[in-house]
Amino acid sequence: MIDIKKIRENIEVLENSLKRKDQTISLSKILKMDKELRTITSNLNILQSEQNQISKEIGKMKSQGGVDNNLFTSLKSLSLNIKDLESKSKNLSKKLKDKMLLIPNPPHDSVPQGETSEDNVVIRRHGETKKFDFELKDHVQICNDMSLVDFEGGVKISGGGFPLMKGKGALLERALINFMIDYHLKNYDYTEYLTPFLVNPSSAITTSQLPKFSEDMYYIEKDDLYLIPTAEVSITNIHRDDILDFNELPKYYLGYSACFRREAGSYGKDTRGLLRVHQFSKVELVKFVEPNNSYKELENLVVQASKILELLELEYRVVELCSGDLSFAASKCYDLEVWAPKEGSWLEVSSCSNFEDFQARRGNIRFKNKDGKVEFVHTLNGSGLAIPRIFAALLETHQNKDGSIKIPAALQPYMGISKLDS
RNA sequence: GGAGGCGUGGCAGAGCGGUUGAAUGCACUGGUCUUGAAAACCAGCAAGGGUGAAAGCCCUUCAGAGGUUCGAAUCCUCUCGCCUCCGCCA
Repeated sequence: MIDIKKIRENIEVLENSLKRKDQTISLSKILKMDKELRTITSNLNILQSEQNQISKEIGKMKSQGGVDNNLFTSLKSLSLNIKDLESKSKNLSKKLKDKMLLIPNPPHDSVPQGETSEDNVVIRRHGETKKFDFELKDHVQICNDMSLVDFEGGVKISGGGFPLMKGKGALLERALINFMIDYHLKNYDYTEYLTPFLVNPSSAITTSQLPKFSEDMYYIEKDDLYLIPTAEVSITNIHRDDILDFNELPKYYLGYSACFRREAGSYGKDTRGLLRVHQFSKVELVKFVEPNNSYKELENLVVQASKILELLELEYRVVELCSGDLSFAASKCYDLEVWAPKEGSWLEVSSCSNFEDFQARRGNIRFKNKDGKVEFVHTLNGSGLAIPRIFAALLETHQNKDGSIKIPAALQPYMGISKLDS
């Protein structure tokens, strides 16, 4: 959520900034509602003050003897006025909040101007494009040939987009998860969590899946719970409504989860094999930091996440998202994309974002600074990383002429083997 | 799922329908004392909103949402959470 004070102070600057992300944004209605609400509130406060004062007097009078009963009849109308204004104020402030929840986070000034992913900027590229002297198989063929994934089985059990991992395939998935978690735990100061996969609406509001993107999530109506599309949701909400102390910051959290996405409306492209699925595994990195440090922390996050790709000996690039491609909640975001040689395309395997205080405001996540003042923290997160696309890129990149797959050295302790044979 | 109990400030724990944002203790911060520390003593110590240059002043908040009342932490209803007992179950 953006700060309503910023709208009051300089609506134009903010609006222009927001338009870099979404042309259709307008704040004038919000400003008007805010003004109206403040008028109501200040009138209400005057009446409440009057009522409080008289109530105190009555208390005194009662303890000293009698109270004139006529006083109560005249107070009745004051009381009714207050109730009327209270309900007006409540209604309006709810409407205002609902509107505020639909306003995205403005992009940081450093974010390149652009409208679509075409305008994103490649920041760096790691690894030489590998040359192959044989006909490559794509990851689907490899999975089928080696019985790593039973796609039809998944369809039978659940439907399309729910891959059934089998044998060495299941092992590889597990190995990747453990390798990633262990790497981040060993090399950085993360605390591991294993969170609930179902969350309540308040949690989904904090991280901005709600109210705007409810269609993207699986929803359990009976219990009013949502399946998480990423562990970001549950991990970020660990500190909802908390006031942390400045010396507790930064907090670095990490967690594996299954991620559930309805992917409504994204039929067609990318649907083959493991590239776009309804359920997948992911290790997520989340940071709670002091505002001054958040952009430095973002750069670190990108480095941390990309180290995994280097250890898996995969070619990748870092892409800075342009203003128009930035997600609703992010101020700035880098994507990591891994090269899949047979697919012939870059697969997004991580988004590393700084949300500044946007999520913190929605979830009321604050800290007490050195001067004892309460401020909102900045939150960041990045995938570290999404498993199925890594799985696919790994199979395609490390395939040998004889059909076997090399297991990168870093992963071998988790697999117990140095290559996959058919 | 059934029966009962309970939800108050960072924690513990009082609280009569009326001068209670809330006793008291602990923790925390500052001061006095001390060579230093501890102890002791003194003082301060919730968040949000409005207004103001600031000091301040006003309002809201005692799990959450409604209700009764001139007035609710206190009474009523519902929801959520925790605890105990019973049932079911990985």
